[in-house]
Amino acid sequence: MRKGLVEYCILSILARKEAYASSIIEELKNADMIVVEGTLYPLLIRDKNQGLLSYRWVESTQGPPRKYYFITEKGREVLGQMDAAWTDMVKSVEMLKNRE
Amino acid sequence: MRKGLVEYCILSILARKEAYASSIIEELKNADMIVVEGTLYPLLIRDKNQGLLSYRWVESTQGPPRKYYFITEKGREVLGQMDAAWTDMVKSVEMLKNRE
DNA sequence: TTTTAGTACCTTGCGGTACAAAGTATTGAA
DNA sequence: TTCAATACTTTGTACCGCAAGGTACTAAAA
Repeated sequence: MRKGLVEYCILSILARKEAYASSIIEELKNADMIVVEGTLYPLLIRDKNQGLLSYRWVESTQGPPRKYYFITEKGREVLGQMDAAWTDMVKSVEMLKNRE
Repeated sequence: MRKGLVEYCILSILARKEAYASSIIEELKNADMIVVEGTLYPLLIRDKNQGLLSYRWVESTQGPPRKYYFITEKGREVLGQMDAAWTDMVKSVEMLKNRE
């Protein structure tokens, strides 16, 4: 029951502030949404190739440098559509559940 | 953004009253949720094999007989779990969206 | 200086869901 | 008996998310 949901959540997170993979996973975990690296990395790369995200390297005080991803203008547009789709979907399900 | 969602909706519909495939598709369409035959039939069969659904043949006044599916006790249990999972998921997404 | 531990990024293969498209079967009307 | 409408079924495909394993960089310990 999660198809496309992760991408929506990623864009939502990055719409607020830039972040690197591990920190995104951490934030998702805080919302009780478990996502693993093997899911996240390909997704970030795909969204970057589609122009929804971009990134910059940032040195870390401990460990290797980090890829900080941030959302693009195009990414915000797509996120807006996803917001609408999400709202519609929730509405549809509630409609089905509450139909008498 | 729909994985497992259709199954949840089917069980919700059949929890209220028995129905056959075409009528289920119609009801989903009324809730702005498009599902095609190629999705629905295998799903009904799968759920029947898992004991969540059962069916009976009903003669139709126009056209071939229909398989009327209805939910089983086990199906209601699973539906209850899906309700909980759905609520949790909506809560998680709202939490991510509204953080700050 | 070499090894080890920790952090971060990436790739490959798999399973499952939903879709598209084509096929089979039954009924009743032309 | 042929055609249209209805209903059920099957096959192949695409894509998402997961599991598992691999590469690379840094710093501290041996």
